[in-house]
Amino acid sequence: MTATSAQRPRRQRNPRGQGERLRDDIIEAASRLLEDPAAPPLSLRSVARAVGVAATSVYLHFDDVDSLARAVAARRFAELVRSQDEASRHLADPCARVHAETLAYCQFGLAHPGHYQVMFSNPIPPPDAAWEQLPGRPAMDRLAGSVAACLGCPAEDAASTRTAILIWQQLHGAVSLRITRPFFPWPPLADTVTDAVGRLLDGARADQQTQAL
Amino acid sequence: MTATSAQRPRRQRNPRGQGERLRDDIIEAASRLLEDPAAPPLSLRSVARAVGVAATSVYLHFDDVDSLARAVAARRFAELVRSQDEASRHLADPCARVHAETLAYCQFGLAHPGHYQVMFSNPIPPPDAAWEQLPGRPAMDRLAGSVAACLGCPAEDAASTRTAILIWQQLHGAVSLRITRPFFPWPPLADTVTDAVGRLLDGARADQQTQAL
DNA sequence: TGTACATCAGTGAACGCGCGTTCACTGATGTAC
DNA sequence: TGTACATCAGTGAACGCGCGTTCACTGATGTAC
Repeated sequence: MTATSAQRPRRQRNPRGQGERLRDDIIEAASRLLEDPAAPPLSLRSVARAVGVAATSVYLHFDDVDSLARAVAARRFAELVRSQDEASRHLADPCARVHAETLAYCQFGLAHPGHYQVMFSNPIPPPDAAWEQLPGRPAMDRLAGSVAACLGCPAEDAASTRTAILIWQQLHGAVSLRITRPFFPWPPLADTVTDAVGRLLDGARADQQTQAL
Repeated sequence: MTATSAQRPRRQRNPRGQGERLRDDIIEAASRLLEDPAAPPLSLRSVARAVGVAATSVYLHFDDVDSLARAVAARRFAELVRSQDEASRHLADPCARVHAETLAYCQFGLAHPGHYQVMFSNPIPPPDAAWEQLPGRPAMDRLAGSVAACLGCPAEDAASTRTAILIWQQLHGAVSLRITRPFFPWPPLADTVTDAVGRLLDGARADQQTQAL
């Protein structure tokens, strides 16, 4: 036996031209570290350790820990949209789609509470970013489109966008309160979502009838 | 002139029997440091510096930084309840009271975004705490009572409690999304709150009618 | 076919900093006798 | 009225730790000539 020189699992160097694979590994390692909502704040060194790489190697792909967190958030937002697609793919009725997608949203958030917090935590948007370029925008647009279809409005309709915002607020509140108040006697998730979304859609329909008179 | 020995603003020692006043000063200093939602995480040393006291003195009143944060949250929850009281004190109609109180909730949250985040951040509940002893419980009970009055239900009514939960989720989502997504083109706050709360209450009324048949 | 050079994909030691935590100490003010 | 002692409300130096960041370096693989 030689001396115990193999202290930590050492990653082996990528072949030439494959340097970008480390970037991927770093994002996935950071993602794993952020899974636990009570985890200590992400650090460059902790993620480097998790990847099995020198601390300085993280700099080859990320300026700082915030831009890494942003990359994690972007990836998880894409996953959220995919899981919403999957939940409603087989449904034809546009309002049934809204219900399926909103439930999928909440289930995703509660299945990945740490990631959900990163997706909606504060320093994520760089100070000069407009909303348009933020991760999460596609998810919001998607919700707005589904709501418009359910209400029979054009996609950019102001009233249906407003309802989509109310629904988004509802979903976000439901998810983040359940994450941070796990001891509260919450009613079953699916019931609450169906009920709340139903009431918010009904309100929009009532407004439509009033307008039509 | 003597040497510049007065480096930092030095607090003067409390008189005998008044030691608890330091506890108060620490909470208020921590509160000030937490006002900014983008502030770095609270540390014992930073709060000691802000008070003008040795780092070790914080230990005289708090076990660690989390229990200090919990004390800040408790104080701000009390303030939130007071501001809701004030908003509805002059109103007789129970549903007008719900609208005034929910708006006051959101205005409080947006006026104190850093504190709002502390009030609803994760490590606040000690692991063994039941919901009953948590700060924020009185605020929720208060909302449930107002909603019950508006719907003409007894205070512990299941349907009105459920509606109160939906409203709480809505308010929390509205506040925390506006804090973390300041660039989104949000509609005016008061409109949104009135609209959303109105729709959620209408849904409860519709359920009541269905039940009554 | 050789060989000098460039590039890629990282490494490893070192730095200064702020942090939580420990420990023994201080100095003013009460209180018992 | 004195004085020894206890208590209160803190202080200050020291520690070891993990962190972000810098800097020069390494060693394998490709490429020009």
